[in-house]
Amino acid sequence: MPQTATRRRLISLYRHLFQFFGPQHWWPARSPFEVIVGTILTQNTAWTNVEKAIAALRDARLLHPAAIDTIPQEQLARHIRPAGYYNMKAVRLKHFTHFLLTRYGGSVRRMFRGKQLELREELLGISGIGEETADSILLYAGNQPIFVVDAYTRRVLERHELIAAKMSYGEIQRLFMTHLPTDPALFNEYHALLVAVGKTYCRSTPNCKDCPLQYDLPNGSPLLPRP
DNA sequence: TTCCTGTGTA
DNA sequence: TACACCGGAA
Repeated sequence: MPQTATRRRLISLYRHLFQFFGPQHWWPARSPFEVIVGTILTQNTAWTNVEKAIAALRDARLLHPAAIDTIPQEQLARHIRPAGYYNMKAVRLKHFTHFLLTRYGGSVRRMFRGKQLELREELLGISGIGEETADSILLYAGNQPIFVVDAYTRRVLERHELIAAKMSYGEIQRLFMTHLPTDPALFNEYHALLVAVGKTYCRSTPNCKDCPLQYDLPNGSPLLPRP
């Protein structure tokens, strides 16, 4: 692990976020399978809406692979309606569930038994699971040490000039993973904290006033209300 | 780049 | 009324 200025800044950001927000307790769910359902439902969707959809699935006793595999797509879509993109997401849930049943006999535990990189490739092969969702599944359902990059991560790091706008998902992920210790609990908390600061402060229109990361801004001054 | 879509908030 | 929301496919 290189002892660079980048590393010190990444750790400094983490410390300030944790001091300010405290532990985020991600991922809120009752089972690893429910985590995976959540990762698909929350694609480009506010978590409050996902909670409603998951509650609906629980009430309908659909929070296990066999049930989602069996129920007609249109009915599944109706249950997850509050999460938005419900037709697409019903198909995606069925794609993952079918994969889990045929490849691992419906067992999430068995799915996580193999090598991380091989499972990641398998997940990316499922239509509806991209890099962020695959890594969220590995980290938050499987407790595997892989860093999740999302829109908030990009925005915060870009505004703090730790990454360039054009950097790919993998490049940003490597930035974290080469400079931080390989620790799933750290990766878990760090990503959750980036989401927390992104929601309240590092919004589309920046709200640097009272942001816990103000000290680290380029030129040491708040960003103008224009991104 | 555009489409997919309901919901909460400014 | 507008806008963003713990993205991915084509």
